[in-house]
Amino acid sequence: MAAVTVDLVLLTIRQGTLQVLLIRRGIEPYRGRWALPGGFVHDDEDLDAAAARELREETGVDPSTGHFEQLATYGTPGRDPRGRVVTVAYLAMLPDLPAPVAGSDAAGAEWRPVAESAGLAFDHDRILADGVERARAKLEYTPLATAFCPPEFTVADLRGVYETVWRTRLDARNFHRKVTTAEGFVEPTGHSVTRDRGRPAQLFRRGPARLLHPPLLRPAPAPDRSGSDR
Amino acid sequence: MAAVTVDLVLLTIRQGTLQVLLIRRGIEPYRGRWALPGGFVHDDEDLDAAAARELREETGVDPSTGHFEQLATYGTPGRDPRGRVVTVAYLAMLPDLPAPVAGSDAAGAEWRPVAESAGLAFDHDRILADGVERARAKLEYTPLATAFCPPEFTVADLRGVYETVWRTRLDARNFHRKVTTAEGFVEPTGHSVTRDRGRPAQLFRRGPARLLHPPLLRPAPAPDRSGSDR
DNA sequence: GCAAAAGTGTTAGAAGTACACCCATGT
DNA sequence: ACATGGGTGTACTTCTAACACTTTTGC
Repeated sequence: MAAVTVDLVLLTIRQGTLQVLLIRRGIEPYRGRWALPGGFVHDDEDLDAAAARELREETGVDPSTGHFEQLATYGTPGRDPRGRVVTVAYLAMLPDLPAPVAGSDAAGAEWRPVAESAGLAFDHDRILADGVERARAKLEYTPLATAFCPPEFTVADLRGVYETVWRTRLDARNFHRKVTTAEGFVEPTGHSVTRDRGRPAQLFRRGPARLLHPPLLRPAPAPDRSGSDR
Repeated sequence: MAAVTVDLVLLTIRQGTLQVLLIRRGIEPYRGRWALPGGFVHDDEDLDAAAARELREETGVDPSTGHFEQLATYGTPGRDPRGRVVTVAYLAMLPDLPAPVAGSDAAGAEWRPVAESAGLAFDHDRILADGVERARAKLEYTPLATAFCPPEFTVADLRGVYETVWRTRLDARNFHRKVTTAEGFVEPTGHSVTRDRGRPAQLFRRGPARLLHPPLLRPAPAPDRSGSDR
């Protein structure tokens, strides 16, 4: 027997950086440290439902707003000093929420840059790293980058998602062609916006495709020998 | 609180078909039905360790023989009529074991074709389907097809893995080129074998690469109104 | 006008596809 | 000799990478 919890890796892009929602712990263990939001799975509750409930409680958003999927499960004995706790981690990719974290019981919840998030409670560093790596990989062969965007977005917005998550620069012109010609990736809304300076950009919404064929490969990592799959 | 178990999706290729190791249940619930092997996680045991232990118990093989990874976790209330059971499923891709399932307490264990495995106990149909889909996807962008092969294998053996798992035909000549030129996928051993008729084939072993860059994409699924493109 | 961002055209090279053809073996 | 599977060569197409160039805005 073990306690079962769900932990959430909620990713978004704010101010040009990849950010994760963290909670500052008010109680022991790890009091005062940052941790991923999460909580116990109720007695008669499905795992997905528990994760979706936590998401609503922490951010006030519905899981359908962005993308939401099970990430992995962590149950090493001793990962929680209070006893045997198995946690099922979920990954969400969300747009930058216009409303502040609303109606949440997460008084201490805050979006924090992933790059500055080392030192989390429990084994949350590892869970966060796994979540970020999953998100990076999924941008390659799915159109999920749109999950980080509001309902209407420009090609430049979408490119910004790739550049931020992958920490790369992409050629704006080739990217534009790739995205607009890949069937089902994005659909023009007919509207356009001017941002700052420059020619107005067309607005797009998500298309129906769930896979990118062919994928949009990130630059090959340095000659690879140590795997990072799971 | 919930009981935590591990369930195994052990895949291999025998007689030209994708097969999965199943157990015939001797007790209620689902008595007499086929099920995935699995068991309880011990009190002071890591999830991965529990899965590896089950693998050894069921097949006598070490996890390092093939490929072994966490698949997903299933915890819908009512999935086990005896009470709340959360199961962490693992996926293994194994070579056709030359020795019969040895030293196992799995008297009723049997390799069965995946295609004829509908009607499993609990939610194991779904877990099996998820495992097969994961294996299919991983063949695209990792060199894990070699996990289905013995330590030394021919290019034709490897092609057989892809054809069996994907249920496609691949062009033998282009496949040969792709595999032998992809860096780190396979390494020649210097040996060769004659199988049946025809010119002897070179033998290869696994290379060090963990990822295929660029991937080996399976033929795009048929034009499917609801999903992918192309 | 000038800077800046959006978007199109063009070209060279890399990779995928199709298939002709030669190689080495068992029968 | 000939069937069979192993392996190479080659033309053709598609995708990617690099970058010149035009369009449309704010200042």
